[in-house]
Amino acid sequence: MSSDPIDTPTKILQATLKLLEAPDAKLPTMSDIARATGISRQAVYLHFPSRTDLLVAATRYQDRLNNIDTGLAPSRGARSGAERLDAFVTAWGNYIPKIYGVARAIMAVTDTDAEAAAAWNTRMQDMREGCSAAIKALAEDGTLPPGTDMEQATDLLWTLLSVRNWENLTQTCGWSQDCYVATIRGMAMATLARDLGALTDVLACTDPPA
Amino acid sequence: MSSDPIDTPTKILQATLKLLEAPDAKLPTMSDIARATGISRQAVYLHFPSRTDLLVAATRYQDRLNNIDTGLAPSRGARSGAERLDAFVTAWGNYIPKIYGVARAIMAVTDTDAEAAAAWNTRMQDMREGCSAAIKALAEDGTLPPGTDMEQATDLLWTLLSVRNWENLTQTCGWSQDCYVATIRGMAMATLARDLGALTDVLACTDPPA
DNA sequence: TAGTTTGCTTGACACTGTGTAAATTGACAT
DNA sequence: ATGTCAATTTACACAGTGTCAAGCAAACTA
Repeated sequence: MSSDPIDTPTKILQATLKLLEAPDAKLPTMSDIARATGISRQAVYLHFPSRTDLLVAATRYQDRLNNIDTGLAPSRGARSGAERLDAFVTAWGNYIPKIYGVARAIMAVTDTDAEAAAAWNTRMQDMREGCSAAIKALAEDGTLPPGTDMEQATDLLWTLLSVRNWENLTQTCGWSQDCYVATIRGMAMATLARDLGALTDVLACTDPPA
Repeated sequence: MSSDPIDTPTKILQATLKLLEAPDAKLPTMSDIARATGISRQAVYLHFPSRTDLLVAATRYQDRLNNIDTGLAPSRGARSGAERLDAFVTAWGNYIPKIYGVARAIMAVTDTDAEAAAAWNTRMQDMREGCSAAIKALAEDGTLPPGTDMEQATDLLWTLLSVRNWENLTQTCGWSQDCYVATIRGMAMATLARDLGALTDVLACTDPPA
């Protein structure tokens, strides 16, 4: 019951997130957002100079709401490299669904809007830091196969963990979140740590089909 | 030196492909395409009722030009399941660069255009057939781990081979085509056939950086 | 040779969506 | 009451898609 009145920019961001996170979300127009906020379309431009700026601001706002760092704490506290990789994959994999609505919108305009592409890349670069740290931890353990290029290993983990792959498996193929996490984790462990044991029970999920 | 004059629809398709395959390709407008073809914008509409239809037709035209099936022949002729998987991954992985320009355009409009999304999905479904066949071959060999859900295994291979993953690794991360194919093949073999040997030399590519 | 069809052009227009500019309101301080 | 300033609204400019109508020229057809 916060009695302090919410300022207009925040109201706009909240409305935007609500629209983006709707289950059947189409890409909202500025008019949609204005209507949802309860103000005129042009008033939106008073606070956000362009649609892209608004979408980018929405992602930042959402990150603040979700406090991504708390989920990553177990990853940073992990003892072994394998443990760290495992924790990171799980944390990120479970974070994706929270940002998917907004991510989808940003990715959609990425093809036509360089500024949006830059914003999204920055965001993914942050995630890449986590990949890099996990790879480094594996290397320090000696778990990483000799001769492995750490840059390439990071690239691969980063690609495996892409939102697109999550989208493909859970949204298009209908996998459960647990099944997704288990499989990606298994693949990462098998490929990066040469640990076939991590693949036990992978690809044998028995989720009730949605 | 084909002396027979090319009909206008074909000329339009050729111009469209040329625009889409340009290295710095933006998404072309109908005006762009008309100008590149050397006809009026409205004339384009005489042959293709909408932009989406044109893009879809362009993909089909391109498939005809590239004759995708010839590349897949070794896959169908493979003896063992592993051999088949290997051949399929290689064939598809090397086909992607040929279609990437058009694929990018279609994927870009997919978020806003349901018809384009449907067309793209159909195309990817065709590719999925190949994945399914490879998985089946593995299963018949007994190479697939017991208890593996073949549907899920197909989903995974299909996701691994997505254009988005190719894009990420080769375009964003700058991997060479060979490096990409080797790595994806290794991951597929390791995950689906529990064959760690396939990962030898993977993640240790020494391409000269472009 | 005249008539018809076919393919293209030109030009206008409706519609959607983004973004800009000018006019208006309303609260608040003086 | 009046000036000021921010928030807001009305109106407009622009790009792009798609539609429609009229005209034109070359190629068939009678």
